[in-house]
Amino acid sequence: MKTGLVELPIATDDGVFLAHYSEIGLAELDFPNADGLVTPKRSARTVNSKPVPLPILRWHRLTTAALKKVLAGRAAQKLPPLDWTGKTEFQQSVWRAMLKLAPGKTRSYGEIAEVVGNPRAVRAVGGACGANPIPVLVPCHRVLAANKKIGGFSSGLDWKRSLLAREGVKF
DNA sequence: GACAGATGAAGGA
DNA sequence: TCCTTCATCTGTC
Repeated sequence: MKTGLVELPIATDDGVFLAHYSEIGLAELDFPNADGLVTPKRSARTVNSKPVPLPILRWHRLTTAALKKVLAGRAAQKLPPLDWTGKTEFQQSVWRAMLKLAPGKTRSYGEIAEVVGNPRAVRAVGGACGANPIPVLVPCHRVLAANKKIGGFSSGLDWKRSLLAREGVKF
């Protein structure tokens, strides 16, 4: 049983991100748009009027630190628990595989498909990347198409290019 | 059950 | 090279 989400903003040099937490962990991360404002992908119930539970405050500190590290092109040392309830086993496998990618390291959709044990499910990997609710921390930007082509990115290719450039990736 | 998709590989110009 | 076509697999409606 999942209760409402708690939304907490994360101010960075790139704008204000919005983290959504459930009682399980970090459930979603929204990117700022070109104006530095958050553009939520879906509506979430805000309970900011209530006191934020202590565990969520701890997770938020971890999320903030991790996000700033990744935006600086470095590895997120410690992540809060991630809430992937309601997601399929296949999607979770794809995201776990992406979590193992170090900054500056990239894989193709085909290589990720191999890691999850289904080398021909390359298109499905693309679909799972697009369904990733926690971009940046789950580094779907490190997954490129074959031949180092940029591929796609749900939050905008500009973000993908920018994040990869910070990690020193050439494509 | 049909369709779409952030792919990849092969073949032709 | 570049473009087109097709095979493949999964998620969503």
